[in-house]
Amino acid sequence: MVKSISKDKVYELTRQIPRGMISTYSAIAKAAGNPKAARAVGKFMNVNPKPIIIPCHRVVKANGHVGGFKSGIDKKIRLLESEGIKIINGWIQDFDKHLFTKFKLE
DNA sequence: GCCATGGCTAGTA
DNA sequence: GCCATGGCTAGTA
Repeated sequence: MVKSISKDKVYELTRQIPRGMISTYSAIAKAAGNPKAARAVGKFMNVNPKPIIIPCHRVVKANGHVGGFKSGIDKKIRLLESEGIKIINGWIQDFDKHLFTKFKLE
């Protein structure tokens, strides 16, 4: 039996990512208590109950690619660009510079 | 049995 | 671009 992660915690962590920054599915999985649960995090993003409050568009793949988005990748890219993130061919530019990892655990 | 991942490999320029 | 993995979830018994 492996430690499973809480959906609420995943949303709580995602909410901490500030405008102009991004984080990754695996970073959130790790902060939520299971570093290997990246795919589960993606699934939670897919059923995000509060798209405005919870900025799931700021969550991308660990290799710097944008990853998926419920209402279309283009929309995710536009949202990120409107927040100052540069994206070329689906790849986040200056990935390290925008990467947010300082999640607060309560 | 699915998948909004991740990481490794092959194959081109 | 492929496949192994982890964690859901729908749908049957």
